Amino acid sequence: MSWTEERIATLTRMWESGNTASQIAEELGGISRNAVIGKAHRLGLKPRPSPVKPNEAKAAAAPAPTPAPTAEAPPPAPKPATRAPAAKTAATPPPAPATPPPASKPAPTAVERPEPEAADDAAEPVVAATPSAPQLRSVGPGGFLRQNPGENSGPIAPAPPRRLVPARPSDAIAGKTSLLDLNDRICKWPIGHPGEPDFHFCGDKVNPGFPYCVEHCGHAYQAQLPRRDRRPPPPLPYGGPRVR
DNA sequence: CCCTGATTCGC
DNA sequence: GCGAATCAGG
Repeated sequence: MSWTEERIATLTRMWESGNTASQIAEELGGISRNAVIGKAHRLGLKPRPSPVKPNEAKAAAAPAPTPAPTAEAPPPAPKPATRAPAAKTAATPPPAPATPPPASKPAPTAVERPEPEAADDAAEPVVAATPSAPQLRSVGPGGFLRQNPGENSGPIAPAPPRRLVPARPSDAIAGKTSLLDLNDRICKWPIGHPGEPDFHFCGDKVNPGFPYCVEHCGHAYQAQLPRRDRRPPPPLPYGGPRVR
């Protein structure tokens, strides 16, 4: 396999989109994860969150592990230089994707505790003043601002107190299962989206032991496909693959 | 163990 | 330039 323009483009796009080297290698096919990483580095598109830290404690305290240097510095242990013959990877014919339409619905967030506790607190939302001191910082490839050495983002300002307002069922959900109607026996599968006037819940009798009815259990619980059979769900930004 | 990216180095 | 082997952290 050679790095054609198109394969490099795919590599670059997927790499910058956050795909892992394994995923990219799998997508390109007939190539290893190492090849992807190697190529990515040669292309100069390194900056990825690496699980391995470059050990920052070395620059500051270098002399610590260094004993008094003897007149004759013993050379570091040489490398074995013995390389086992590369075992030819079993030929992997391109597996048929066989990816049916992505009919998977995201599991709805469990909505519990329908407590319309309308605390009448008059607490004003206290917004923590964030003094923004101008600082020099470099800009990363993704446009993010790098932290300066030793800099800490500081504590995240606590969420301002929210005033709880009793849900006022709109006319659109008259007769429908609203948040207030939820209990252990009825299906909590959301119909529509929160914020929409007709947002409500399924309300059927639950599949015993589950928060949803039998039908919606079928949506909520699906067999996890092996990693290699999954398609990367996030649609690629950066223009993505040509859809035309 | 699995995963990840980084690096090395023979080719 | 390429990528397997190896390393090292999570």
